[in-house]
Amino acid sequence: MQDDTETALRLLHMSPWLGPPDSGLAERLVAEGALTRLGVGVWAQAEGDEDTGLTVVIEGAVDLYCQVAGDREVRFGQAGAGAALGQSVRFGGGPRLVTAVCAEPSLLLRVSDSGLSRIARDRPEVWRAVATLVYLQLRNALQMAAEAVALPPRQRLAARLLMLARGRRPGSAMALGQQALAEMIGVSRKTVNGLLGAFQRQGLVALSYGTVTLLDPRGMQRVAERQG
Amino acid sequence: MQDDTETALRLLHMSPWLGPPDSGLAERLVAEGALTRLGVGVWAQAEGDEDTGLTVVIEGAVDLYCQVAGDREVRFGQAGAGAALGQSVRFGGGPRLVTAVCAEPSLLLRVSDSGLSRIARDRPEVWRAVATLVYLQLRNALQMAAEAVALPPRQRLAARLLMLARGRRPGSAMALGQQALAEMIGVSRKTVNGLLGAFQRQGLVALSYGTVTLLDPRGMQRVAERQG
DNA sequence: CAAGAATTGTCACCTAGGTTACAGTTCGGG
DNA sequence: CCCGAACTGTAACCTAGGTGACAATTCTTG
Repeated sequence: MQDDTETALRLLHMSPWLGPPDSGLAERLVAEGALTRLGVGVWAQAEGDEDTGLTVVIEGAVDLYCQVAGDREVRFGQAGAGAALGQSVRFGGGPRLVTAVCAEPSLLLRVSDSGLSRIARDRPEVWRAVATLVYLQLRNALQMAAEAVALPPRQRLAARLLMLARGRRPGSAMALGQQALAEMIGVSRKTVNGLLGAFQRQGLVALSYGTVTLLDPRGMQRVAERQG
Repeated sequence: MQDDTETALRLLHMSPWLGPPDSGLAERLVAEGALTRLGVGVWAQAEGDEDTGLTVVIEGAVDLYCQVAGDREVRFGQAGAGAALGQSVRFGGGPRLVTAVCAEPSLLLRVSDSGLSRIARDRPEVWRAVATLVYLQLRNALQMAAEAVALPPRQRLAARLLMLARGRRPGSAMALGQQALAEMIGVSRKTVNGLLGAFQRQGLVALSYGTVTLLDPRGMQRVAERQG
């Protein structure tokens, strides 16, 4: 537990959205927030109402789902350690923006909206940090949207693997089945299967049961950019 | 000019991200910002560095472009009146997140980062407003990404037309060519042509040279949701 | 008002990828 | 240790949609 706290602080201190490490905001977030360890398949947010707030992935990874076209729910991404879900900023109801489900055993830090408000009482710049954080997420989301409409499957898969691998230790395995990847980039599993096989033969990735490991980011980058 | 100021204030007062109209934040934004009228095809952001900040579309609409896969630039959306581009939150370089080009003659309000900081000196909650704004954009971006990967062309087009029409006066024409729509949803113009023709025959939209008008939002919603 | 640019409607051809299905493999829990 | 669930590899078939091209129309700008 003490260990978890230190892990969380270490990670927050490296987070670009939180400003300089000596600002003390990281400590306040950990103080006001709750650290939780969750197993694979567990909802990262409870269902309650006051559950809006900030959730930071300290260790592990969570699958991200999003509502679309009425009632379908599609898996559109995965957030690894260091990522944060801006469940923040209370709104007039409306369904949850994203649903997060642990894809690996994970350590999460949750700070409720009221916790943020408490921090803001003497550290109003916490909202600036949140704005920055959400802005980073926005960048990612836009990237995904643009790639989805502009890139053909091969480049789309390459670009997505790169995005998923960012923020992870290089060479670490990602818990990603082919079905999951297929849903995320909007192609069939068959196609993903073929493309991953090709990537593997080129030495770009290593595959094993339910996981992908990015071996050669530079090469993958070339694949993502080549119009051929 | 005086008129423009009032238009801007009226619009800001209706903006959900800015909090209650009597907070005075709208007035501060207009005071610190600059109102500009721009013609079709004009870059909405100048190239300078201090140009990061907030840009609010008061009247008209801007096309949104996003960098992808190295150097390609894809048009991925259009922002109408009331939308705001969170060019805010200064970062360590990196290319501009989105490029905005006027699709119609537009009136824009620009507030620089330093302007925001000045406001924040006595109204720190302005950052909370910005966080909320960026969060709204995030919701849209996620929506787009999810639709792009999960919906087949017909529903994708329907969903996108709905999104584009939100925040506009019902029944007003949108400056959107078929080529533009095709790029935004990631299909060929031929396909868009066919689908729009079908929508028109169903009375869902009206078409004319370079514009689309959404006539029946409810019906379009049904199209977007029907899995058939 | 006339030349030119942008937009639309529509061909014919064709292939990348969807669909469905099934067998082999790996994993986790009882 | 074994069974069922989840994952992977692959095949046959097929069609939605991409490509490229062209004429007709509508704006626009000099």
